[in-house]
Amino acid sequence: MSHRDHDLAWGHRPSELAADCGRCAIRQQALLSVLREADFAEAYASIRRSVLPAGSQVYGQDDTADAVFTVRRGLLKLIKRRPADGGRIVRLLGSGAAAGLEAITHGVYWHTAVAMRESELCRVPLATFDRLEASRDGLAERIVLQWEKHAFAADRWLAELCTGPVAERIGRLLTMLAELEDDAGETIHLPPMADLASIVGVTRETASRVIAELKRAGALTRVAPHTYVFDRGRLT
Amino acid sequence: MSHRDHDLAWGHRPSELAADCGRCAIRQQALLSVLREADFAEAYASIRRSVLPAGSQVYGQDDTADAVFTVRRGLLKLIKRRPADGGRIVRLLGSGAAAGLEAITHGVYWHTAVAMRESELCRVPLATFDRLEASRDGLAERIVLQWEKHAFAADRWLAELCTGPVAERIGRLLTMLAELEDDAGETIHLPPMADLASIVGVTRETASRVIAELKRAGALTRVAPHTYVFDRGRLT
DNA sequence: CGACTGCTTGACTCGGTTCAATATCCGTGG
DNA sequence: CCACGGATATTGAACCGAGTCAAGCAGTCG
Repeated sequence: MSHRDHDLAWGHRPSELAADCGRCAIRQQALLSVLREADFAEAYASIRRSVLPAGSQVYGQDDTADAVFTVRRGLLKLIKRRPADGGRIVRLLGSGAAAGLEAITHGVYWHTAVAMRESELCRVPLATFDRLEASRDGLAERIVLQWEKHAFAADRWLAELCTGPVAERIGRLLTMLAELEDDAGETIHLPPMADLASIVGVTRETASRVIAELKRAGALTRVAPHTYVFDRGRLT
Repeated sequence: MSHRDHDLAWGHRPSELAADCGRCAIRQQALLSVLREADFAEAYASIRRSVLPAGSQVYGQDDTADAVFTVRRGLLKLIKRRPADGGRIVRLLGSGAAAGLEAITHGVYWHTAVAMRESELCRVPLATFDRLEASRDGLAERIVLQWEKHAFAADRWLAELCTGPVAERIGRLLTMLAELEDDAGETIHLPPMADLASIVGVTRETASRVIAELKRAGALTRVAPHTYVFDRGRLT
C-alpha cells in the first residue's frame, strides 16, 4: 500500500542474526516457549532473527510457505488481496504475535505480510515444526493460543472497525494502534493515510479529513515525523 | 436478531439424545475424531446431542463457559454485542464447525451463539477436555485446525463482506450462504433481512432493496417460504 | 379471521466518494 | 546543512449511494 511494499523479501538484506531465544524478551508469549531445553537447543539453531526496514514484504499471499514468523518488535500488516480492488488490511500484528501460522498445516500463505515500520522478526523454518512433532510437549497448545489471538483480533476488527460512522471507527483504530506500540503508551506512530483507509474501509481523502479534525480538536499532537501524542479523552 | 433469539437456552427443551459419535457423519472433520477408541468411549458418554429450533440461543457472550459445541447440522450465527448498537454478526458456522472453542482456554464465551434454523449440536463439557489432556493423541492439533477455520473465515468475511458497494457484498454473502447449506447446492434458505443487514453492515431497508433487485433480475427465484434458487450467474 | 411481526417501497437527507487542484512533507543528493 | 523533487497529504465542490423516517403490505400464527 505504500510504494515500498515490494522492496524486500526475507533474506535479501544482510541483517540476519542468530536468534538467541534464550534471552528473548517475548519468549513467554512466543510460539516455542514450551519446548524442553534439549529440544529447544536443537530448534533454535534453525531460527534466524532479522531486522526488516519499514515497507519490506515478509511473505506474499499464495506463496509456497516454508516458515512461520514471530514478531519480536515492530508491526506487521496482513493484507488480503482481492482480484478487483487493491485488497484490504485484515489484521495488524505486534510484538509477540505469530505470522504465517497457516504454513504449518496448509503450506501456503493466506495473506501478504508487510512491515509497517522497522521490525525484528524470528523466522522458524517449517522443518523445525516437523522435527518437533515427535517430542512435542504442548507445542500444539501453544499454537492454539496464537490462533485464538488471531480469531479474537479478527472479531474485534470486524465489530469495531467496520461498523458505524468513520470518525468513530478511526477513533477506535487509533486506540488499537496505541495498544500495539511496543512501548504501549500514549504516543503513536501514525501509518500512511492509505493504510488507515484500507483498515477502516474508506478512501484516503476521508481518512485525511477525520485525522485533520482530530488534530484540530487536540486529540492528536505532533511530536515528530509520523509520531503523535494521542489524547484518548478528546474523541468527542 | 430475530424475536426468538432469547427463547431457549441449552437444555431447556427435552430433545436431548445420546451423541452416538461412532456413527456421526461429520466425525472426520469434527473435534474429537482423533481419540483412540478407549478414550473415545469415555469421552462420548459425556457428550449430549440436541436438536435446537431456529432462534434458540446456544450460549451468550461473556457467559461462564462450560462446554464446546459441534455443529452436526444446521447453521449458527456468532454475534459480537457492543454496548452502543445492537452488535454485529461476525461469523456463520455450518456443519462440522466448532463453536465456543475459547471455553477451553478462557472459560468465557466471546460471542452470543444463536441457531439460524433448526440445528443439531453436540455439547462437549469442558471437563471432558480436561480429562483428555493426559491421553491426548493429537487433540490439540485438531483444535488448531478448527481455529484455522475460524481465522480463515474471519478474514474472508472482512475482505468480502465489508468492502465495496452493498450489492456486491450481498452477492458474495449469498454465495457463502449457498456453500454453507447442508446439501451444498444452489438453493439457499434466506435469513431474515435483519440478519443479512447485520452481516454486511447495512440497514434492513437497504438489504431489502438489494434482495428485491436480485429477485427482479432473476438471480433469486422463490421455491418455498424463505427458500430460493440462487443463480450465481446473474449477479451483474 | 384478526393481530403481529417482518418485509417492501417511497421521498428526503446526509455522509462519504470522486475528481481535481494545491500544499506539505521528508528523504535524497548536492 | 540546505535545497530539491517525488510522494503523500490536504482541501474544495459536485455527486451519489445508503441512511432515515414513515407509510402500506404480506406472511404467519394463534
